This record gives sequence, structure tokens and C-alpha cells, in this order.
Amino acid sequence: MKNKLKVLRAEHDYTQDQLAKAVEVSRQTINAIEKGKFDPSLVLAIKLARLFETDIETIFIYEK
Amino acid sequence: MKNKLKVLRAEHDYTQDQLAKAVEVSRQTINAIEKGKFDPSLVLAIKLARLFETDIETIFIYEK
DNA sequence: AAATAATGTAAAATAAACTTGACATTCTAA
DNA sequence: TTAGAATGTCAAGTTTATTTTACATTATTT
Repeated sequence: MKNKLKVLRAEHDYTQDQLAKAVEVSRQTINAIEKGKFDPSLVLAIKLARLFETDIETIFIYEK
Repeated sequence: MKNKLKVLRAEHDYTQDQLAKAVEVSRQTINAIEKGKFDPSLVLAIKLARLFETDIETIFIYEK
């Protein structure tokens, strides 16, 4: 699964740490997701989508 | 987190087993999600949304 | 150039998602 | 009214998401 987190974070001028706090996870979790080490939970994906005012599938791109 | 899986499944006339196979998880996983025992992974949520031709947050309702 | 901020990464631990197998209950049809 | 189908549930095990701690590297300021 690919994602646009890093870009969205840049657009909104957040550091990984700020974003982590905004969605209540650790900075390492944000980093790992950006780096594609794992996918977020559904709850985290929803929080991120709401924060960036977009929908989940705009941020997280899953193909087949 | 609440969800409308059971209703969507009824509308589309799927058994839990058929739905499980369609999204490639076990029947128990579908049952557990319907019963609110845990939330699906992001990938599973995406598969379900695509199958039912709707978006994730229409199926899975997270508040707060 | 030195200090500080931001990012990358890793190990160990915990929690949550998911599997398989098995059995019990409920619903539906013959 | 019994058989088969669908659903509910449980235990034990595996995998994946996430945490904490800690340190190394890369950017950005001063």
C-alpha cells in the first residue's frame, strides 16, 4: 500500500512529531507508515483523513 | 466503532461465508467484526468498501 | 562550525487483527 | 420434524500495528 502522508504533512507544515501528537500515536508510527513499513489501523487512517480533510483512499492507495 | 456490515451483507444477499471469501478472510473474522469484537485492518476495510461500492466511513462509523 | 531540530532506524515488549479447528445454537427448507 | 445451512463463540496460535527507549544521521539555524 502506498500513501501520500509525507506530501500532506508537508502541505500542512507538520513535523512527524506534530502529526503524531495530532492523531495520538508515536512519532515512530508516523515515520514507519510514511516509510511503508506497515499500514495504519483503520482508526488511525480515519483520524488522518479527518485531519487532512480528505478521504482515506486519497491518502492510502491500495491496488488489488 | 460501529458498522453497517450486517445490513450491507443482507442487502447484497451474502452469507458471512460468502463475504469472507469475497474479501479473503475467514468467516470468523467477518462474524467478529459484525459483532464488534474488533475493527478490520485498513486493507480489509478498503476491500469491503469496494465490494459494496461505497466508502469506508459509510460502513464504519467512528466517533470522537 | 556548532547547536538544535527533524528524521531514520532498531530492539523488545504489548496489543490488536486474523487464522484454524471445533462445537453449539438458530434458522430454513425438505 | 429432521437435515442442512447459517450464525455465534471459544481457545490457541500467528502476524501485524504500535509503544518505549535509545541512538545515528540529516537538515536547519544561529
